[in-house]
Amino acid sequence: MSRNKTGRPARPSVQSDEIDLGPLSDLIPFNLRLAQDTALQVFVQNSRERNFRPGHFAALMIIRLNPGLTQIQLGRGISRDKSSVTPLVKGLERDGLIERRPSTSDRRSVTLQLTPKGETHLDELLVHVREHDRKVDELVGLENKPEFLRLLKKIIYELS
Amino acid sequence: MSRNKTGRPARPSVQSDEIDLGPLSDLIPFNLRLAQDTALQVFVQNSRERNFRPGHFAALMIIRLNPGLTQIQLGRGISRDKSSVTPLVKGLERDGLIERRPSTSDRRSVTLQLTPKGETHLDELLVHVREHDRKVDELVGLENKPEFLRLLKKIIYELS
DNA sequence: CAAAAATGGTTTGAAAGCAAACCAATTGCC
DNA sequence: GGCAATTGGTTTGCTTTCAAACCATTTTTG
Repeated sequence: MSRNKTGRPARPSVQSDEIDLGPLSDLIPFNLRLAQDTALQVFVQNSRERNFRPGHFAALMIIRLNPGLTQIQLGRGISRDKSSVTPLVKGLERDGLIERRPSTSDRRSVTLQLTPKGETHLDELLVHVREHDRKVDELVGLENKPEFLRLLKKIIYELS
Repeated sequence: MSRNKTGRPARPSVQSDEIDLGPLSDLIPFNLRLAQDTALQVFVQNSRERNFRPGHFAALMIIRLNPGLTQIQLGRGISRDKSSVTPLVKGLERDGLIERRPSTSDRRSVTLQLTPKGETHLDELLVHVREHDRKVDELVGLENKPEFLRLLKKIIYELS
């Protein structure tokens, strides 16, 4: 039966498959994690056959938009630590999607740009991403999206 | 300078610290990831001194609410694979926070319950979690929270 | 009822991440 | 100009996670 070591009302032990989430189900951080998990999961699932790697899209996109940027700047763009950027860009370079050239103005740093192969790969990725994105957008609803984004961004930029 | 949000004709290479995110900044999945990252990061940061581990809270909470549940059920509750549950519960057991007993009705499975130490630890955690949660709630705003949660849950339960 | 399928749990291997330590180059400051 | 502090990048070590393979037990089914 229900161990009641602290003076708490008795609770039946679980034999059905019903799991009580209690207050968790109304906590924003908890639901944020689940939603992010789900979205990523679905994306990865659909990516499987086309062998896209999930982390690649944002990176390639930002490199396209900001050619010649450094790894540090890329890290800021995708919100990843510089030590995570190193293996990421090495992978992209190995796959022939980006080029890394030593900066002429600062010998410590490296500049990044897409190769032609990277450009076409990103274009393919974009088709796929837009498809996935459309699904999420539909679920949220066009009329709710701006407010939803506003609140996400509020968390991103103002929580600290 | 080159905050060129719509139809950018020329894209100068980056030398300032301005990084153009282009369409990324309005993609729900991208912002979902950032928001989840931020929230987790802030929580972990504040947890540091009190040596709470981020994954512990939800697990302990669910075990309290569903004493005697199995690892599979716990996994469903926190939305983690069973192979992630194994090291998690071993850690909790090692720390003396939960007890694992072989199920009497099914010799394959294990039942989980909090120890008295686990109960008090969870109570302490709860204080901390509620504090963090209040911050997020304030940011989102009481009037927006139900709708925000509704959309998160829609993504969680209906995206597939 | 026996064989096949499904289920609970562990192990192993791989992928992402962060943090901290480190090196080389650059910038700031007296 | 020279020394200290900062910055860009890499490496290493740790944590969290999933997937797949596997074992033992339980359930299903022919």
